[in-house]
Amino acid sequence: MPTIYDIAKAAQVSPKTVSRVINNDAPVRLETRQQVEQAMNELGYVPSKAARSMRSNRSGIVGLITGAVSQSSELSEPHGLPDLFIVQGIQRVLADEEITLMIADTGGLAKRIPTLINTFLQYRVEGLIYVADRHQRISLPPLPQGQQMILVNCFDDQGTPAIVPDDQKGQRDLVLNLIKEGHRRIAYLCLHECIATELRIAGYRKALEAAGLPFDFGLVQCGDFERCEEEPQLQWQIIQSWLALPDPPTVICCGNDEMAMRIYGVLRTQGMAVPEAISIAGYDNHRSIAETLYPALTTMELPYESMGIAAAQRLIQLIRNEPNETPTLQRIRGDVFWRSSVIAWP
Amino acid sequence: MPTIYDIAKAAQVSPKTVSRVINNDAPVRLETRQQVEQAMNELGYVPSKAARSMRSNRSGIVGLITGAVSQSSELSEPHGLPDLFIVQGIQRVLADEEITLMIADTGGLAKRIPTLINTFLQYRVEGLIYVADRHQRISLPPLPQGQQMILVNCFDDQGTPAIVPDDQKGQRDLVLNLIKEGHRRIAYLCLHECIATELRIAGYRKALEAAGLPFDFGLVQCGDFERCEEEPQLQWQIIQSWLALPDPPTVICCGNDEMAMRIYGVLRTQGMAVPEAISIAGYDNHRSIAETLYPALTTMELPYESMGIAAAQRLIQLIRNEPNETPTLQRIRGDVFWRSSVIAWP
DNA sequence: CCATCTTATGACATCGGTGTCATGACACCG
DNA sequence: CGGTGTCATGACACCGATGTCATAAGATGG
Repeated sequence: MPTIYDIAKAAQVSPKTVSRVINNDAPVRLETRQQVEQAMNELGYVPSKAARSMRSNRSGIVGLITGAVSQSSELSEPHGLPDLFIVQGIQRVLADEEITLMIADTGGLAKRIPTLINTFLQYRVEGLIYVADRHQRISLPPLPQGQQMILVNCFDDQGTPAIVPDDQKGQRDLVLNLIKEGHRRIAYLCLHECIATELRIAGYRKALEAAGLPFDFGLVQCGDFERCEEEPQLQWQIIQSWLALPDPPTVICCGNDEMAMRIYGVLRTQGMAVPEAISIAGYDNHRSIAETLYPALTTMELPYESMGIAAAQRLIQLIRNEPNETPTLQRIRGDVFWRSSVIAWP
Repeated sequence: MPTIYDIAKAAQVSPKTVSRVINNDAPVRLETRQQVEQAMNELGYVPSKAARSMRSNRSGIVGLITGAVSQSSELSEPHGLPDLFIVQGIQRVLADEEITLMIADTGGLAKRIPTLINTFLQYRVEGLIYVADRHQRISLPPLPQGQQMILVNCFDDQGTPAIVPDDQKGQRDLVLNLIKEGHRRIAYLCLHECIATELRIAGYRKALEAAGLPFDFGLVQCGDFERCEEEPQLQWQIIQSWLALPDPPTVICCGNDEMAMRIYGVLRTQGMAVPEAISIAGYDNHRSIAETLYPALTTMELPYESMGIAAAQRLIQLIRNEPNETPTLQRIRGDVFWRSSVIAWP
């Protein structure tokens, strides 16, 4: 691989002049420039990032740590939306800024994180991004002074800038939409206990409050039985108990789209049609589910791509030392995706 | 960030001795070593890959180009298995060899490939991997002399080493299994025309041949109507025509798991039970479909992870200049996953 | 006891670029 | 016409590691 010295010799100029042509950071005579460019083309010159970043102290690399790649294959926990969309959003923004993204995968093992961070530090990354597979509180090992970092889909209590989905407002918006369509009795079949569940239930309550509807404890149940054999029966029991109420729900909100898919199956087995017999709403806008189901699923978007974009933009601000007034914890809102699994209630 | 010079000063030795401690490539007196190690810990020393790779001419980086990250979000073509599993297999092998993987995403735009390759060349990657989103023939721009590269899920006609799924033997194995279970009339609802389809149909024929069963043109139909509104009806028409035959099929092989999922829906709508009324088999072992469907889907694995592993291993061989007798085009076989969507035929 | 070998360490050049400073050739201006 | 400023270019040091070679101290041996 040729170096600027080879180019300099071929173009009969000094290496520094070649550098000037490459970086266009000082005036070069047109003729000289052309000679240099010709030499570069003929020799197939490609600058060395290693040499460049050593002198300039700027690697042009951002490191990302995630369990996304491996998580998606793990049988144990295929819940929810693949956090890959976050990575995609990040990648898009960084590519525009000519920053190279290095992705490291924990393979689901948290203990690998320090090693991965160390590798990134060896490359002198200008920023680090940690992407969690679900909304959670985390704690990462301390970083060297001045090392920038952003958390995505998670947060810590060290005040590290974090980007999370706005689960509460999201669920509230979805339920408000259901209410607008005339629904008054709204059941909520939630996921197991976790931050998202807590926030979403809070959002569900806020929506009822805002609409002046009573909150009925009985209409909120955990429908997540960890994919055990009896899950369909257990879920059907819950639904049956709701239907037996004097004032049964007209729509079931599910903790996420995947659960909605399972509920579709349960209802179908029991001969109940969606949405004619009962409306169903999901959460996540997990497209391969929401759009593929028949009827297509009404759901609230988990704005993973927007979160990725926001994270990358914020990290760039930090790297460039630009002032910003964003709060440490930045909540990103998604949109309601209205499809045919919910019908208006007269 | 401290350098070896800082460490050297703190430990009162020469920079070279610090280097020796780090690389453990020459004898160092125990006491000296401890002084150096203590200094490194105190100052939080992290070696610089840039400096190191410049001197040693070995970057320790492998570059991977894929459309995986973006493809998976594209509405247009969510067919098939996410090629992410390939990346995962690669990542695993490389991590064990202490090689850092850099992933670049085309975002679905082939014209970005030269730029991405150029970026990788700037980092002086020791090898390149191109991962296609489906089994296909491709053509990439020429690389500098001596630059190693591996193609995965695709191949070219420049003789670049390539790893592809063995679609033919795969479909053959699956059909042979069906035959072993007593099925004699096996329908095949294939995908649109592509390399995989061609090979799989060939495998289907080979299996029939091997079992001495006749090949019936009428039992092979294209069931892929690009997810248009009328797809279910069109698919049902095909199935109906098969069922109307004097000797109807007892099992339908689908071009992939996704199509199998749609056929489940079609059959259910028509009141036909799987597998009692008819057995269904898929292809890909797209777990989130095959294991989630009820009944769980019998399918042939598309061995993406194995392909990734094979690709990484082969690339390492090339980088290390180890001799290998693997043919240019390396076909990887998968396993049959036998689940409850197929029952034995008396 | 001196030659030879091994062990432990340092001096110095080098990898491929870029930052700093110097310098020669002109152009401009009063 | 001499002083000043701009343009175009080159010489040289330096970023942070490692390879090569030199060297001093101690071990071995005939």
